[in-house]
This record gives sequence, C-alpha cells and structure tokens, in this order.
Amino acid sequence: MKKHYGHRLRILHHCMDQAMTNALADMDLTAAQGRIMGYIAHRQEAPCAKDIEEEFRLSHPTVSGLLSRLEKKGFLEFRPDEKDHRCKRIYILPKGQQCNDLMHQTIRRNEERLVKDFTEEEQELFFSFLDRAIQNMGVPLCCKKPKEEPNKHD
Amino acid sequence: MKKHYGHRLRILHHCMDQAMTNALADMDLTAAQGRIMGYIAHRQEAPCAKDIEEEFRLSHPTVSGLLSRLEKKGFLEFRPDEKDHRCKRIYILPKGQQCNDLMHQTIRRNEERLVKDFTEEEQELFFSFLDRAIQNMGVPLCCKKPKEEPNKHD
DNA sequence: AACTGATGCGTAGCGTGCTACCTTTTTAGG
DNA sequence: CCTAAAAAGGTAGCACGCTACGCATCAGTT
Repeated sequence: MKKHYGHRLRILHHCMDQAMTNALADMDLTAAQGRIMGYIAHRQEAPCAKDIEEEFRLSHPTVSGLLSRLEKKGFLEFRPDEKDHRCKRIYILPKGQQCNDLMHQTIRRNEERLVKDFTEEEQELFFSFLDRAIQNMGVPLCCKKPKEEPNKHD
Repeated sequence: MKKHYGHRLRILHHCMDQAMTNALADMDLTAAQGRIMGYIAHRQEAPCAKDIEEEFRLSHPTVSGLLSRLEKKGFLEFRPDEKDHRCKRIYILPKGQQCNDLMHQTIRRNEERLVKDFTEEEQELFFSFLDRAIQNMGVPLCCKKPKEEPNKHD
C-alpha cells in the first residue's frame, strides 16, 4: 500500500512557500523572511535569535542569515540586551511595521486557500492529523539528530 | 480561527526530510539524492533529467546539481541518447543498485511511522485531504509562477 | 537549404536549510 | 576569586531549492 505521504507533504509545503514568495515579492520579502517578520511583529517583546530558532525549529546559522538579510534591507535592527550582553534583541523598524498587515493577510489567505473546500469538521480533522503526524515523527520541539544514547542500560 | 497549517506542513516535511537524511547517511546519500535514486531504480528505463524534474516538480538547475553530485559519487552515469543528442540518459551503476533495497525500506518505514497510530479510515482520509489541499493550491503538475495570463477575454 | 520555435541541458548567482567549529558572556562550583 | 560548563552568537562550508540567462539540437515552415 504505497501512499507517498512524504511526496505530497513536500509538494504541499513547497506550493505554500512559493505562493507566499510570490505574494510577498512586492515588498522585497521572501517567504522565510516574511514569516520571521510576522513573528517579530506579533510579539512586540523584542525577541532574540534564540526565540526565533525555537519557534520555527530552525538552526542558529539559518536564523542568523535570515536576520542579517532583514537588517541589511532595513526591516529591523539589533540592540544589545541591557542585562545580558550575549544576547542581541531584535527591534522592528517602521519599514517592517508597514508590511505587517499585508503579511498577515497573505498568510491567512493562503491558509484559507489550502482548505477552501473543506467543511469545518474536515478542517478540524485535517488539523488534528497534522498534529498527530508531527507527534508520530517524534519531534516535540526540534528536528535535531536522534543522537542515539550510547549506553542506556548501565 | 488561526490554524497554521502552513507552519505544520513545513515542520512535517522538514522532519520527514531529516529522518530520511539520517537514515541514508550511512550510504553517503542525502534525502533528496535518495529520492532520485529510488525513482531511477524503480523505472529502469534510463530516464533523462526532464523526467525527474516533472516527477518531483523540481527546477532544472536543482535536478542538474543533484545528478552531478550523484555522478561524482559513482551512483549513476550519463550516456547520450542515440536518437536525440540533446538528451542525456541516466543509468544506474552497481553502487546505486546496491542501495536500492535499503532506500525503499527507509521510505516505507518513514511513511509508516508518520501515520503509525492512524486507523485505515484515517489514513484514507488524511491522504485524500493532502490531495485535495494540493488541488486547492492550484498545482496540477508544477509549482511554477502563476504568470497571470495577460488578456483572457480577447 | 535556411529560418524559427520548442526542447533539453549548462552555468551564474542567490536564498534557505544544515553541521561543525569558534568566541564571548553568563552562571555555577571549587 | 578562579575555573568550567552552559548559553548566545558568529563564520566556514556544503546541499538543495529557485530565477534568469545562454547554448545546442530537433522539428516545422518557408
């Protein structure tokens, strides 16, 4: 019984990403950058890179690259934390604030399009399937390497 | 009603990919490379790059890079088509043939893990949801740009 | 035979993801 | 106080995805 869920998941994810990329191209944002901006704008607590890594399950270098591109384009800026000099707080700049509405509209529109012919019950079901599948893949927070504990029974 | 399907799809796809990558690391293959090898081995018709692009909805440069890495590692080789000198047929080498079984096992195991606690009906439903969602995103074959036809009513 | 469009492939350049390794700062223990 | 581990961040180098462009070949028309 070949189902090829993985194949479909890859295509779906990719389509969503492309749709986002096309929708955001006007404001000089990629899909990944847009998601970050949406997150930062949503919680105006001035997060640091670590928060973003955990929210999106991305590695530090990935987030680091995204943020530096966003900084270069003037969407945000870094300011060192007063208390903890290790951590750089991320502040949204006016240019970033401006795209916030369009950002969330775009996300919502794409989400609605994905399940546009689903009934309420089907949406609930689909959503729960996705969550269960994520649980099944054994990834509560992060997609890091399994690490196979060396000696369990010592 | 925030559902964040996109967020979950991204995470799921990513987890599947990482699981594949880890499982195939022993034979010096990445997930993307493994999928290609699985496809080529499955249809021993010596496909060309175009076939792979269509099967996986990938751009030509992406497939080109994957194939050249696989060639460099000795999993496959190119031979020009007798009839059509534009097209380079892809032939599996013994090294590629060897990893075929483990390849398909790994794919199957990951698919089973994804839906391991789903009933038969739930699997059917999940599968149909994924297909419907793909249809909704308007991508029968390929994730190319929308292209917004210039003048429909002429 | 010559031109033209379509098709298959190659390369440049970029964004996004990773691992592996490093530095700096904070924090905990001696 | 000093040292060591933990935590935040930086950089190098790679794989994989894209667009945009160019080249070679094939197929059709003139």
